[in-house]
Amino acid sequence: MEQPFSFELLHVDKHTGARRGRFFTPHGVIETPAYMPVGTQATVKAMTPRDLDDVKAQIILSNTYHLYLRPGHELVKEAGGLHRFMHWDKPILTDSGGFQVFSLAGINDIREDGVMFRSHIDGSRHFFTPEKVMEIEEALGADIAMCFDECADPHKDHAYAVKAMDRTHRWAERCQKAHTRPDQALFGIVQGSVYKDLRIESAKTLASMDFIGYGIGGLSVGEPKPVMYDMLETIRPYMPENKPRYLMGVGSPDCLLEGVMRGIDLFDCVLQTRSARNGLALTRNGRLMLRNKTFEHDFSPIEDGCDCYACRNFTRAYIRHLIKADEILAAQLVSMHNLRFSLKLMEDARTAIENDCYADFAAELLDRRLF
RNA sequence: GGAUGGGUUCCCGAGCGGCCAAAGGGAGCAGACUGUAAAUCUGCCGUCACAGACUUCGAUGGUUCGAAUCCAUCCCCAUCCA
Repeated sequence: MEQPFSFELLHVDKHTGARRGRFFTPHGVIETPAYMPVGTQATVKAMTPRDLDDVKAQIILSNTYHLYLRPGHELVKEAGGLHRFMHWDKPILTDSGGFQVFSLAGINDIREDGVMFRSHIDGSRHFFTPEKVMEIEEALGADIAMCFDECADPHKDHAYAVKAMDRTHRWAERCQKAHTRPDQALFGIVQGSVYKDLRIESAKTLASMDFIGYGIGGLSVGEPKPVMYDMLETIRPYMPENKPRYLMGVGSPDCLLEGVMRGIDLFDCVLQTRSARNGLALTRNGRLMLRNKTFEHDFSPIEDGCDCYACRNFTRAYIRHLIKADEILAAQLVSMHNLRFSLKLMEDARTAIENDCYADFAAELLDRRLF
């Protein structure tokens, strides 16, 4: 029987590290580099699956931590898995909850065996181990499952970063051992905080474990952007060529471009949808605070030339009105636009890579200070 | 005509002699947002030559060192009675 997962590296840009690839999953092909909209609670906020199709999303991300707490992974399993539950038949990736351990730190106790944490919903106590997380992710049934990792605070010292990284590696082994579904790819996660030696060690260690793909975690969590780019450069030579590389939690338009340049194949980011709900639109001429008075009489679309539903049919003045009137449609329309904007950016990046002109493509856009 | 309760900065609404340019909310204006505890959060919000000054609490006049706060008259509003 044919392998359910495979990654084809189609082309590498002649002048940068940008890679053009194709990742095959049981629910379809993902053309890379790709941006994944985030649907934490089994829904990309304000977007129906039909809308997601419309903006040409190839894959979405969902979250183990949230779905375990509510409605419970058993219920999702009973519904026939996450795809059926949320009516999305294209690929899904589930994050492991490792990031939540980090972002909810202070109320958590991290031990060798796993993490004790309290629910943000009702304060109840729960314990996540790599084995437990694998059980949950298999119940959810996404195409790609992430290992349970520890996303260390970049402000912590080298000694702590070592501890967190080593623990992440041991957890990765346990995840690998506990993971059984052949129709689900398990990705390891490179950690190592902001320390080059650790990033290299982590990349090497995980590469030797032969995962189907690799997440790069613990970045864009407070450290300056140049540091993040530096980390990406640092690990690039140590990452397996023929496996997808996923930069977790990134990014903003500029980070997407910079990441692709450094060989990243997959991204996810909440910025597009969260900002949309707060009235911030992304365009190739920079960010637009649609709530602002300047748009009161602006009857042009959010972005000229954009093929999204919002831009094809509505004006900035109208959307500003919806935002000010606190209407739900504002969140829907701007989310559609921001997602389409990011997805289109990746589409164009793929074409640029194929034509070996990614450097110019990215430079021209970065000059405009997109974000 | 009589009784009672009211008129506060764009709106609602606290304040009832100094600590009041005046609580709080709304509206308005601006900013933040990167593996989503976010349709959230933050700042500004009388004017100006702005560590100070000036104008403001229905109107006018008065009491007082000092009034949005007390008194008088007047003008409005609400409810009730005739």
